Amino acid sequence: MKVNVNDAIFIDNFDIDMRKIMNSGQCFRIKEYQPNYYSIISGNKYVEAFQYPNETSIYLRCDIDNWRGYWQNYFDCSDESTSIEDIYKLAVEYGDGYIKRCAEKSKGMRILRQDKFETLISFIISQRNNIPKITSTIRRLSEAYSTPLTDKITEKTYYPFPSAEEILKGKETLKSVGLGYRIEYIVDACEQVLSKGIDYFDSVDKLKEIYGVGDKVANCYMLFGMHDLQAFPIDVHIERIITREYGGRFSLNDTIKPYAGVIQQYMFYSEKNI
DNA sequence: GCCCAGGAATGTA
DNA sequence: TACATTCATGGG
Repeated sequence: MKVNVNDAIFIDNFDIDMRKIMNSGQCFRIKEYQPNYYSIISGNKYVEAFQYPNETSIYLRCDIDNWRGYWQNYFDCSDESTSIEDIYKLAVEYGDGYIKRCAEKSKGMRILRQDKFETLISFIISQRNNIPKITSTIRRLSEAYSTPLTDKITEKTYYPFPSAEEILKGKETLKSVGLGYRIEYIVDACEQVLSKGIDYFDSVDKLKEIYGVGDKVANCYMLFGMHDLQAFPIDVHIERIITREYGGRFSLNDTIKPYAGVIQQYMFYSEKNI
């Protein structure tokens, strides 16, 4: 189960591949800072992980309280719902040939339960953008607008994702972050989150009340922020797959339809990683 | 200089 | 509903 190894927790009863998750496009603040060593910033939290190649287990440098209080949920390792291990088997068994291949290539992928506000802003930034630039823009935004913290275990200083208040407080200088035309989208998102509360935004329709949030960003939020596994974000890559593999018409059978979002991640990861 | 990037808003018919 | 245009920025 979970064993303390010095200052790390050993997590070995879940199927998890840090490198695939890092390269899955669902998150933008996981970094492999040296081979097999990963730093992870999520919201205002920081943790480091180690994973031997070709292992399904990881070492996570945090205490049991931080595991139970945050990272267990972040990695979706609480067993209160259908597990990704079960969904993986369903995809391989009940998916068509293409989905089966995507799933097998993506074994170890998990749908993270990410900080909601960070997810919202990150995917607003993602529109008509590329992943390296999304990553650097989020880093610049964090460095300019949040107060740095120091992780107790690793003693590393990091910049949390800024709050809506922090962003609005300095909105005049947002131009220097390189957000481009998305500045007004982000300002509106911050203002609406402050006035309505982040938990107001629990559906695609409510999310689309935010200026600059459409179907794709809303579905990313539902999948990666709300962990709504039936959300199915359609971007240019998924669109290309639907055209190429399915002749323009795509649907899932009733067995795996509730987990369309997981299938989407399998497809997206496979498409972008050979 | 040109082209593209995990889209969305706006205008037109 | 369907389609075209435009939007700011940085990297190749």
